[in-house]
Amino acid sequence: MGHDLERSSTIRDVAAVSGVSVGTVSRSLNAPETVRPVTLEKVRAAIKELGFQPDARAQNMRRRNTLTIGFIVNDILNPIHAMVFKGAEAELRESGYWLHLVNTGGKARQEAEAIDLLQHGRVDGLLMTINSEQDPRCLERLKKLRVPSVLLDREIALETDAVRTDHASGMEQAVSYLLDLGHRRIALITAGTEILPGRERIRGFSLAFSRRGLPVPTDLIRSQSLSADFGFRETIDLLRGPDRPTALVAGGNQLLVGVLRAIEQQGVSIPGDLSLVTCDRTDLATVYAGSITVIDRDIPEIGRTAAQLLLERINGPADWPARCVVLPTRLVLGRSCAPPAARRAAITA
Amino acid sequence: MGHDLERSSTIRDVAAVSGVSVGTVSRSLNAPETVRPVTLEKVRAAIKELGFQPDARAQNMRRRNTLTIGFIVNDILNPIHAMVFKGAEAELRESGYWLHLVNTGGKARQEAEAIDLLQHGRVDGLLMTINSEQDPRCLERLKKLRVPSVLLDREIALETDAVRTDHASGMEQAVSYLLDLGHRRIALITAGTEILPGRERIRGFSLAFSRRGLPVPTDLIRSQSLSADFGFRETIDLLRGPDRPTALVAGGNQLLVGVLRAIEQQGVSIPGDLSLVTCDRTDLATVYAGSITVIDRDIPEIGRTAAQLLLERINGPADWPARCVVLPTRLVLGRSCAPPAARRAAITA
DNA sequence: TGAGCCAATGAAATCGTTTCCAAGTTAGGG
DNA sequence: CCCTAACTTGGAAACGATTTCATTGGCTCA
Repeated sequence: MGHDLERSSTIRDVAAVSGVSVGTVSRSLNAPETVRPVTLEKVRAAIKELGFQPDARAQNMRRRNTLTIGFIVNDILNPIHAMVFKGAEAELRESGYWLHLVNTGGKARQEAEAIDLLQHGRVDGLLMTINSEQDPRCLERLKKLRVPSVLLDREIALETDAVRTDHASGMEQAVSYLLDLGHRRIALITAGTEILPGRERIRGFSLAFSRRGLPVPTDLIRSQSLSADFGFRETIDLLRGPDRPTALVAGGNQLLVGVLRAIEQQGVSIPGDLSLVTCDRTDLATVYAGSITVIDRDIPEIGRTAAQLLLERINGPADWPARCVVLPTRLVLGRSCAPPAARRAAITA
Repeated sequence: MGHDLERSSTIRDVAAVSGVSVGTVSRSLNAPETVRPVTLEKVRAAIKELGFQPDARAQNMRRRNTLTIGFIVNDILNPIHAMVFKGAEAELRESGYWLHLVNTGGKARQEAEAIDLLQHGRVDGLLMTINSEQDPRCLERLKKLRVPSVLLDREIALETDAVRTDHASGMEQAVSYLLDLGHRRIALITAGTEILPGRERIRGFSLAFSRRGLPVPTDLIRSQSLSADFGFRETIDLLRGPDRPTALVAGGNQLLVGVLRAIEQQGVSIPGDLSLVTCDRTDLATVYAGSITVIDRDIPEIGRTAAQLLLERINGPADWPARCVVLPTRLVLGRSCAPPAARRAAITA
C-alpha cells in the first residue's frame, strides 16, 4: 500500500556496505572529483545496491537551506497567477529549486501567517503578490523578513525587489485607440486604488483623455475590486444607466468574466452595441467574439524575471540596493471594437 | 534589504535567557500542560523577547516528517487542476500541512523525476495526476514509493488509493439528451485511451447509442489528446468533412478552447448550426453563448476527498487496503443545444 | 635515502530540534 | 513525620547529512 515502513538506508549504511567512511560517501556524492576512482566505484555500487538517496531533511538541516521558494498568491485559479507560477517554476527548477505554493484567498491574515510560517526554515526565498499593500500586519512581517523576497505587481512602503507591469501605458494606448474610433463615453472597471494595478490603470485611462484636452468621464470609472461579481454588477449598472457608454474596458481578467456574463444577459452585441477591451490574453479573451482586443503583456516573463531577481539576491551580496523591473504592456487588436453607433450612422448618412 | 544575516535565535538562546534547559523550552512549545505555569511564563517571555520561532528544518529532521504534501500535476494553468489544488489545500491546511506544487508538463520523465526527488524527505505524501499511466519509469517509482499517495482521475496497474470521476455516466446522460433532441450525427473529441477519462468518456458515449440499439458513429470519435490544439484541428476536420455532425461533445475543458476557436473561425452558430456540450464548468463554458451545456462535477471536492484519503493513510495503520472513491457527474443544461436543423425544418413544414 | 608535499581518507563535530531517562521536587496519605 | 507517587526539570542522545581537521600513504625531488 505504498509506503514501506522499513527504515530506508542512510549514508551510514552505504558506508558500511562499501567499506568506507561516511565522509567519503558524502564526498562521492557532492565532490566526486576528490575521491579516488576505485573508491568512487565501490561507493556507487553500494548506493545502487541499497537504492540510497540522501534525506532532504538532513541536508536542509546541515546546509541551512531548503532549495525551496515560497510562492504566495491570492488565487491560483486566476490564470495570470498560474502563468506567473509556471514562468517562475521553469526558471527556478533549472537552479534546483522547488516551489511551495500558498493560496491566501487575498486575506491579510492568511498572508501574514504564510509569511510568518514559511520564513523560518521552510523556504529560502519568497515570491508574492500581497494583496494588502497597506495591512500593518503584513508590513510588519515584510519589514523583518529573514529571507529574500520579490514582490509581484504590487508596491509597498518598503524597499523591496519587485517586478511590476506598466499598466498605465497599455491602458493609455487602449483608450487612445477607442478615442480614435470616435468613442467618448468610455467606461473602465478595475481594481480599487489600494493596489498598484488599480491606480496605474486609472492613471493611464485619465491620461489618454487629458492628453487630448478631453474631460475624463469620471462617472464611468468603477474602481473597487478585481472580482467577476464586481464586473458583473458594474456592467449591468453601466448598461442600464443614462447616457450609457459606447465602449468598456475590463481592467482585469477575472472582471472580464463578470462583464461578459452581464453582456450575455443583457443581449448586448460586441462590437455592434459596445466596444470592449480587456486586460491579459486569457482563453476567454482570445475565444469570445472571435477574440477581444486586449492590453497584453508577457506573463510568464513576470515569473521568470522575478525568479532571476530572487536567485541573484540569494546568491549575491546581501547589501545590494532594491531593484524594480517594470515590464511593458501593448495593445493587441481583436474584433471587439468598432466606431460607436452614432458615428457609424453619421458616416452612412 | 530583506534578509538579515545575523543568525536568528535558537531554542538554546531561549533556554539561556529564560534560565531553563532546552528540553523545557521544547516542552513549553509542544506540551505546555506538562510545564509549571511559572516556568512557562518565563519561557514565553524569553521567546517573545528574542522573536524566536522554531526552525522547521530541524523539526523536520528530528520528527522525521515535513508536514508537506507534494501535488504533482500536468499543468496548473488548467482551471480543473487549480480547483483541485484549492480543494486539497483547504483541507490539508486545517491539519497543518503545506503543499509543494510540481508542474510536469505531462512529460513522463518529469513525472518520474518529481516522484523520485520528492519522496526522500521533502514530502510526507503525494497527490498526483500522473499522465503516463503506462510509463514504465513512473510505474517503477510508484511501486516502490516510500510515502502514501493518492492518484487523481487516473488508473494504474498498482493498488493505490485513488479519487476518480464517473465520466462515463455523465457522458451517457449528455449523449442521451442529444439523441432525445433528435441528433444522430454526434461527435466526440476527447483524450486518448491511455488515460482513464478518455476510456470512460468513450465508453459512456457508446453506451448511450447502444442502449437504444443505435449504431455508434465511430467515425465521429476523435480520441487522442486533451489539448486545445487537438480540439481545434479535429473540429475543423469534422466541420469540413462529409455528412458533418449536428452535435459535438468537447470531452475536456482545454479541448473546448480549441473547439470554440474553430467554431468562431468557421462562423458556425451555436446552437443553430451545431449543438455543443462540454465537460466541466469553467468560466469559458459558463460565459460563451450565454452558457454551454456541461457535464459537471464538484471539482474542489476531488481535492478535498483526496486530501482526506491521504491524511487517513498517513495517520492510519499502514496495512489498510487501497481505497478508491468515485465522484459523480451530472448534466447541467445551458443554451448551447437545440434540435438538429433537419428536424426543425421537418417540424416547421 | 630521506624530507616534504599532495591527494585521499577516517573520525568527529556540527546543524537545531525532540525525546528519553534519571534526578530532583512537591504533595498527599498513613 | 516519613514514604511513596506524581510532577517537573535538566542532561544527553538521537535524527542523517556535511565539513573540518588530522592522519595516512604514496610520490617527487634533492
